[in-house]
Amino acid sequence: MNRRTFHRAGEAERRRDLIAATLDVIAEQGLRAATVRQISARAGVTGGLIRHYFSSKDQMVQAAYRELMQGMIRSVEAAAENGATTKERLRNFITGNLSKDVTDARTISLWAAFIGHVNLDPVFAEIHREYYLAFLEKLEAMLASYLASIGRKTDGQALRGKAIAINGLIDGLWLENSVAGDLFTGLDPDKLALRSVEDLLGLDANSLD
Amino acid sequence: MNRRTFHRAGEAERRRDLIAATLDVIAEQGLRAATVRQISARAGVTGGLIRHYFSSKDQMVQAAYRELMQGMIRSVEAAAENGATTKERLRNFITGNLSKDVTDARTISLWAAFIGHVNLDPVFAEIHREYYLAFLEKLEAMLASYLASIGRKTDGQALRGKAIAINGLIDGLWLENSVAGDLFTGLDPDKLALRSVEDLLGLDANSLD
DNA sequence: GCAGGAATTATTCAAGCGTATAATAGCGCG
DNA sequence: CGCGCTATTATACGCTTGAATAATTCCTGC
Repeated sequence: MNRRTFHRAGEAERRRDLIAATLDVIAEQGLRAATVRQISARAGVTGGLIRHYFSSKDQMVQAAYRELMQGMIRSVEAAAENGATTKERLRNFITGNLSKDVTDARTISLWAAFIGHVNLDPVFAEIHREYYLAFLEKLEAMLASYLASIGRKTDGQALRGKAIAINGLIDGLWLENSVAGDLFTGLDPDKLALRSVEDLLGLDANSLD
Repeated sequence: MNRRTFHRAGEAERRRDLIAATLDVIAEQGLRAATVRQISARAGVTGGLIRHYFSSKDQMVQAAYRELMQGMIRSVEAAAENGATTKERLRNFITGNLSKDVTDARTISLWAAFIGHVNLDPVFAEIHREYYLAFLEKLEAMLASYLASIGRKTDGQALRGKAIAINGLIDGLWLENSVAGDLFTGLDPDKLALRSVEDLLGLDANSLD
């Protein structure tokens, strides 16, 4: 009847592990399954430890949501910064939203699991709002840069409208592609997104390629 | 210590009531709260009755999802049929997706609550797929009719691409509008959607008005 | 107006939940 | 090397969960 042997980890490392385990469980089995016991088992520790690092299980799940959103936005920003011209950066931002890092099954599954809580829990609402706004502003800024670079003037309100529409388009494509992706047979989501954005901005076809 | 008096309802009516109660609870408090006890309390019956009409609680929740999707598609179809010309019908289909019946807080809340289960449960996946496909085909048909009526030819693959993009746009706008709607200040979602669809189809501005 | 069957209620059960508390073991520091 | 701090484990508690079962009440058909 010996106790389990264990390893004393640094605070930061342990918190990271617990959050990672939380996201793993949620991605694979949904929020329902994100119980103290499942998560601690996945992290290789016992349940009590969670309360040592978080004041409640719910607080840990909120931290996990923040982590997810941060990862998504960082991934897209990285894609956008990886471009020499304003056009390249805009294109990378758009396709970055639709390709691997952000669109992998795990991320989608997590996003879908959490979105149902946004209406219910004010903390989730706040987190969602914060990152949605960040996406929107990032996109708006990139649009403004690109349009300026090709000599097009757009007033603020119209620009925001374009940003919202494009953001909606990206979100919708991303979501439907992942939840019922086999319906896209023969269509490349990246290309579809680029052609659509060109349409929405009134650009010539293929001008973003 | 008398028993509660009760009313013997017809099977169809009782099932409808139970499903309605299920949707009420889920809309207000999420899937977590959709317990046998909460739902039966809301329906004004005792918990055991649920098992008399459904083989399990989960099966009842699936029936509720089907009911929700059916209601959404019917509401949009009704809006679309309420138009004299192909243009009016297309416009109604688009704005119908964004206005009251479909976009009210309850529907959004329900949609968001369920979407997280689509990846997890094959039955939910099947239901989602079925109705998504129905939306898409309806939209594609309306686009084809309208474009034909103004003398535009579009090959099948391109048409499907347009339908997917527009459907994505509508989904995205609809979702973001509802979850973070106050960001749309000064912008009319209906107008934004119509102008965006015109762009995506390469139509003149305001030609759908 | 009553008999019988089905709809509904009431009660119980085992399992799983989040949390609180106490015991213990790893590890840095003297 | 050993002391002390605290990260970690272990266990227990009260509640809620979905489901099963038994008891009852309503309603239909005669």
